[in-house]
Amino acid sequence: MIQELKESYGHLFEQALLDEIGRVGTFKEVSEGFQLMDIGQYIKSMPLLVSGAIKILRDDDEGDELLLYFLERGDTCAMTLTCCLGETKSEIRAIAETDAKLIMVPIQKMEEWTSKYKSWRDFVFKSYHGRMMEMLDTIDSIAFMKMDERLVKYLRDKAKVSGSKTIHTTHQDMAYDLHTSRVVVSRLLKTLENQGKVKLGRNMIEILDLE
Amino acid sequence: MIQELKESYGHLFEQALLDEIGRVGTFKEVSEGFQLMDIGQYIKSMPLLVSGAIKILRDDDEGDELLLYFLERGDTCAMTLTCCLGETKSEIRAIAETDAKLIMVPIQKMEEWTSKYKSWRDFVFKSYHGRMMEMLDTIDSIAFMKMDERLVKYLRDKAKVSGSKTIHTTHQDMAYDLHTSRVVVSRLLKTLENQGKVKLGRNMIEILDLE
DNA sequence: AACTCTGTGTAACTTTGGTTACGGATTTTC
DNA sequence: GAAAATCCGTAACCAAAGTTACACAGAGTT
Repeated sequence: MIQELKESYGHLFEQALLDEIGRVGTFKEVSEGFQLMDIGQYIKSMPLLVSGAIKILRDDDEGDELLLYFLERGDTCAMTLTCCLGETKSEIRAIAETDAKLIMVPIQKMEEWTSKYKSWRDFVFKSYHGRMMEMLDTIDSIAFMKMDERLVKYLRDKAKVSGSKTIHTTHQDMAYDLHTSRVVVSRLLKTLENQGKVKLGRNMIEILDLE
Repeated sequence: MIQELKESYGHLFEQALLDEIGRVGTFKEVSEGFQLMDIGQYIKSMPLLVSGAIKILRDDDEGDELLLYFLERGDTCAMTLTCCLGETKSEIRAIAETDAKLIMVPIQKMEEWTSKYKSWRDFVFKSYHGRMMEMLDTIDSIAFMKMDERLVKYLRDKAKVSGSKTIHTTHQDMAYDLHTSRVVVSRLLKTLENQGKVKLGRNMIEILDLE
């Protein structure tokens, strides 16, 4: 664990903090599709993402759902951060997008480290800022972009976090993430294929050229 | 200024911090419609809202715009907070929704106070959390709600921050905030009037019953 | 091979909301 | 008080995307 910690967070945290994380943190390995957090669930520990990607979703009470953003290596869940003050429940759902490795830190340490380590404070603020920007980006997408553009952005993001030009998923699952219907996704994908931008297969989309 | 500061923030901050704010902060009074912050502008000081309301808008490059949320007494701009690390430009636009009083604090103090005062840290974290929740709320609105519901929510929010059942604005301005067209707003408002939920006038909407 | 299940392609239709256009009402300006 | 500007109501039309329905293909099961 120390090894992984250093690789992902060594440049961010001072040695004393790295040591503390090593002492109190627990290592966790999850496979693709694992649900790390559900809406309404209480948060007892804070994840530091070491490898892989996590997708963060928003659901409403009628089963509607929407992808907010992906977390990648070096990221943490900003929602968790607020839970040191006030025993808040989670407002989001988190699913492992790929196999992932995390270090879980008990939230009791949060308050302590925030006053003790400047590097931790900076990290927390930077996380907030980053997530804030992701949220703005999401708002831009759903408010200003049409579905075809959103789909292209989605494909690009998904390719980026998986590190592959070939995406393995179904049209239905994409429809859930984009909060639209399967038919619409199939329709728009077919258009992209006719434009030579992607190649479609069963459970598979190969990105050829999304400029 | 000390008086106003105590009223709005006295229960949050310890005396020493209140004193410091009193020393380095400057008092600012703006009238309705005043633009406090534009996109791309650099941020030199941090506002603590003492009275009135501020509306926070997102614009894209094509002149599209969307209301994100309102700030009220005791709130601060979470976007500003991140600017102590990295000289970031503003990603949002802020307009005084009503006449408002603010205390402006130079951002250099941010870092200092964050390590010095626990109450300040808590305030900053709580602000982040609050704004995060507002953003989620905005996302819920534009992703899951239809325009008629969004309009009703908008009217309610606007009535709340102004503290009046009568809203003074034009259909066009509402259309900007909701990122739709004037015709659509007029159409939906007329429906609400026919349902006996509002009463319409020139530059005026009186809320009768939005349940 | 026959059957089932899941994923995809496509057509037809509906709904929501965006656009254009124009007329009337009220307010502001000169 | 005439002219100009602003605001609102409404109709007609259009485009995007959501819905329903069904056919077919491939993968897995028996």
